[in-house]
Amino acid sequence: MAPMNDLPLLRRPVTINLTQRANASGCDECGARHTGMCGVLTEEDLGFLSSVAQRITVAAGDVFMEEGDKATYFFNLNQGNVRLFKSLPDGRRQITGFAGPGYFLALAQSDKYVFSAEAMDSVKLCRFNRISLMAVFEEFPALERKLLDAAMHELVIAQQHMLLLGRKTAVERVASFLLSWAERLEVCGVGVLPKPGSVLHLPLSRMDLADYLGLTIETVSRSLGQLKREGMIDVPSIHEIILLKPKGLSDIADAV
Amino acid sequence: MAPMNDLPLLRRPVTINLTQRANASGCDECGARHTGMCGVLTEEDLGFLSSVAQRITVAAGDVFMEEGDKATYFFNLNQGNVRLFKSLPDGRRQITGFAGPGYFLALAQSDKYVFSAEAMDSVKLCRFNRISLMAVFEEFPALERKLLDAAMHELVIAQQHMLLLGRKTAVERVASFLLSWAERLEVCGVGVLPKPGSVLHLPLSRMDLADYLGLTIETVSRSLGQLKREGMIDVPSIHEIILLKPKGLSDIADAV
DNA sequence: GTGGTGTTTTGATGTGGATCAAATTCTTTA
DNA sequence: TAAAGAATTTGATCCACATCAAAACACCAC
Repeated sequence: MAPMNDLPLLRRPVTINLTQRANASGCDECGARHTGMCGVLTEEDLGFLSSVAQRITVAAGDVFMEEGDKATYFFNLNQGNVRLFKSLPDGRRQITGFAGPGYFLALAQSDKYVFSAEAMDSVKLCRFNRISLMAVFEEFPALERKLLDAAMHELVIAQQHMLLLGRKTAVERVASFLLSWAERLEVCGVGVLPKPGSVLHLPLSRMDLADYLGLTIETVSRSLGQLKREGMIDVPSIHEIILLKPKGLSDIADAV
Repeated sequence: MAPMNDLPLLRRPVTINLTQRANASGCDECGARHTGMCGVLTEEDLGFLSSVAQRITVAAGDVFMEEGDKATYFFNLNQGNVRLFKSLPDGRRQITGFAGPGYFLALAQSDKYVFSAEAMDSVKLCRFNRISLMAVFEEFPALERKLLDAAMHELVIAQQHMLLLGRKTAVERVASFLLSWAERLEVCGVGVLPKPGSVLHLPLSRMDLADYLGLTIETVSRSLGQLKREGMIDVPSIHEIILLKPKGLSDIADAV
């Protein structure tokens, strides 16, 4: 390892007191202990992170982070699901993604939040003061590395979604979504087709779906209807979809 | 600073020989010496990076990085401009962004490129073997930090673009684009309106514009025409646009 | 169960932007 | 400087998806 003074001094001075080790109380029973940020920390190191965290519960429907507001806090999701979105003044909304346990929120380096976050169900999260958290990052490069990985993964997803929004038809969008949702639920591996007959649990409303896919609820409904008529899927209940022909869906999604 | 053995061992072993210091020959006259990755390195440290770089020139129109190909190389742009895009088998194309000097290419952690890159003019770049570069990153955390900043900034742009592609009308898209291009050219600060009368140099074809905005060339042309008729812009030549009413454009772009 | 409310589906119609086509303007080459 | 070719604009028509409207269904509370 090269001596430290060989390194350019981008890293800012550490401001937290390293002797104040809190134990990671509350982390043991946390659903996100072994995912995301926390997953890369040892039991001991987690104490630091835990010591600057406030554990918060947010009710379904609450917008706990609003685009344009001062970015005082960062968040790490422990339980529940969240929609991330941007809006136009006249109410048009684009959901840019969904986030679940282990997801770290507010990767933006601006001093304002650049998107909003709304709880889809009852959400438990750790809230961090931005400044304190920055200091923790200085101390644990593993966190920063993890953040980089996460950001790069987000970018890949975002690029896929730009292709979808800019160039795909309604049915192609819905087919693409179903397959990506299967991946998210780990019904299948990344880039691997789910088995025929796989059941998908969809806790989203048609409105969410529409705002994510850049469509209206009517078009989403009709597209699902078309895929059903074509024998690609079955829709036993509103929040459940069975993928009858994943290969067919994939061909539609990728316009093969 | 906490002792090193307090740190979790995410960082992989360093494989480059640190005594092999090449001087950063060729970097002095490089247009990107003080931007992007290179900007965060000292003259001395740059030698490392330089020693694992191959300097390449790519002709206009060359696709030097293709979606789906094995991600053998990473690239850092020194001169010229590049379009980044994803395509569907039937030829539909979505440009996900444009990149200029200082831009680091291939932030993806997959073993395959997830998008393509095509030179818009004569492009000079540094090509890095992926493995070697990873090793350099281990050694210089400043690079990783810079990469994180870049990735987060990209994400913000990507989210804005998703809103544009999913929810904005044709004229709103074009207006949004003109303002974002003004920022890119540093005609104005980030989030600041350009002065009325600011001249924009647009080295893009209408096709590029269309594929970036999720429209057809005809609609781009008509939208520019509409903005012209409304007195928002003037178009003295195909590749030049004068922003007559930046505030008006901004109101259109953000649907105010 | 029943009634009420909100969500989803289905149907009828409208429209923004796509497509097709031709005219115009830029660019290149000789 | 003219002619050929490419890119852009403009015009006419079409269609995928939006919008408007009503019916069907799901989810409550009581």
